[in-house]
Amino acid sequence: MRLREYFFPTLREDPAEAEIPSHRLLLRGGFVRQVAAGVYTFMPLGRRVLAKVEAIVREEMDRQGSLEILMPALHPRDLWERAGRWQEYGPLMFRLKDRAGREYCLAPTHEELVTATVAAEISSYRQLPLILYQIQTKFRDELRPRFGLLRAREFIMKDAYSFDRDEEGLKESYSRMVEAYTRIFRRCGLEFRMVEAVAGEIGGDVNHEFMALAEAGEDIFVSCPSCGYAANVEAATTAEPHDVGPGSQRLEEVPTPGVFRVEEVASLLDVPTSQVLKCMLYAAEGGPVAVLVPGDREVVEAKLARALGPVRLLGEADFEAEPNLVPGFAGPVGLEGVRVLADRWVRAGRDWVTGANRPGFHLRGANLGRDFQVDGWVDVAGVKEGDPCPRCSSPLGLQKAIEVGHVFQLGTRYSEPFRATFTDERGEERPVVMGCYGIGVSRILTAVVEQHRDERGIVWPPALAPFHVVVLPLNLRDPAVAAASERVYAELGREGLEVALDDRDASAGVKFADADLVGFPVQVILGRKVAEGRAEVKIRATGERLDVSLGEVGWAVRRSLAACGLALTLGQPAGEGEGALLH
RNA sequence: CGGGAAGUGGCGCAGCUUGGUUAGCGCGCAGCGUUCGGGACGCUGAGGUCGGGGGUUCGAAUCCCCCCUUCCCGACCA
Repeated sequence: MRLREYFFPTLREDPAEAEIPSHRLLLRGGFVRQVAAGVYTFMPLGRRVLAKVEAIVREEMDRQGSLEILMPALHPRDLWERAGRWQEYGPLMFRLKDRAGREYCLAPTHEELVTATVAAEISSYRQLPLILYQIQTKFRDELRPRFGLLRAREFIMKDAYSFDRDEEGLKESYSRMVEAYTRIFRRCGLEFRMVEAVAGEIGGDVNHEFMALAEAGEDIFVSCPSCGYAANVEAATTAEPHDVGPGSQRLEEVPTPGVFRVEEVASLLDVPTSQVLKCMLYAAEGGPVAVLVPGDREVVEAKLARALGPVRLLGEADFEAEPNLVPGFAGPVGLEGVRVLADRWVRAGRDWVTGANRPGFHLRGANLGRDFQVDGWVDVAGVKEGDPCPRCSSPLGLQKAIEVGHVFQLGTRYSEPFRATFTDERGEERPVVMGCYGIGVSRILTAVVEQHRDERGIVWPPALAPFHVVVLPLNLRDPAVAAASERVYAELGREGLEVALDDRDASAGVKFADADLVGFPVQVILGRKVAEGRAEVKIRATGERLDVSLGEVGWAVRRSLAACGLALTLGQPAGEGEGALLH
């Protein structure tokens, strides 16, 4: 591609709206442009990178025997009513009506449609297993779109769905998808971890997230450096805390007017926040529940919901109806008519400071057994850095990450309502056992750029770079340089490389800056030394420069690409196209 | 949804407090010339409903009201 004829409007300055590095660089490099909050156009360069990711995804999905389909984004309401998700999905779903007033949504995911599709066609165990996937646009009216492609409202997703005869088959399909995902993210050059996760509204039991390590990430996972345990904070747990037994302080009431935040209470009474017993009041099935956690931990609602079913934090209206519940000053001592559940970490403390169930007062010296009882123990508190690993008790670490993939074992959550059944060997009708598997294809660009960049711009892994190599004739008025650049451009193209020729009438500085910003893995620099028959081949990632003769450029470029991880057939020139690339 | 910030040529910004000639600056863009190994220089030039609507005023980018959009923080942790 001759860049004079290409379209990649680079920006010299950072766009005002971009906050995180990947968003800034993708905008500056001319890869994407914003259309509205969380809505983006992929410009030619961005589209090329996206196509590379898609190609990798396809290859690896196909390798596992899954089959590509393409489903629509526009879904009728009744499809979503069948598994109850028209309601459940809530405001996250874009909804619209046609001219006749019929209701539709722009699909945020495709469990319903794919299950309905398969239900209509599957009738025998002989047709199973089956894994279908698509790469398609999803719509989610996010609470807060942000950070460019990271949390977009319209985005590209690869979603796959497996259909098996039984649990055992599901596990086999699941492990195939885990294998595919592992290969995909590796080929994309991502540093990532597979972690235990929570299923959310999709449902199902076993599920894992693929987390790309990144400071800009919105997720946090815990991991154990010694045994490999890893889990999203929403699913993570710890080894059983040490039970320190009851303390010896006398129970006394202390006035704390207007002070109810844990930090404020702790500093007023001069105790660590870990000695404040936080009492959160929730509405749950069967009435209000008080949840106790140490003041230096949060209640993780995802964990609470797993223990109790759907919960809702009590609001003002609830407190008006139940005058014995005092927001801000709630505590387990003398709390009547409420189920009291304590997190396991409450065993690790004593002589608690806690609410007195009386506005403006706290208790100090509260001890379990003597002063209050609990109706049950739960695991709902957030994990903290250094907590003991649930498997081996080593100190856990916390890391920020971008969720790039999520795999679920769904079971029959969708196949039952959609009557996706088959007849087994014994002639019995059974529901298919399903799994679903998602990859944020466009989000991968964000994750990759977050991990592969420097102060000058993007450093694409060669497998994703929009072009493998850029040829930079620094002075096109010099006939020798111009001629050499044409020869090198043609030669590299003949070798099957994706090559860009920067034949723009721009200064050397502009060409260097744009080449670094866009992130071509290799640059061929043709300057004064062309007169002596020499060129420079520079590796973007390392800055390493090879001084080579013009005849050696092809060899040096291939060597450089191989050095930064692109598998090529070295040696003999290949034909046109990408045949030379092995991946 | 709550809080904050911001919308002025393609991009980044100033001007607004204290209303008053043709609304500026840098970058980019076009033409010509000189340059040509890290975002070159000179000259000439084009390009703006000042987010939208309403109001105040002799006069509004500037003051008032309503709306829209974008970005950031938070979204109930007692």
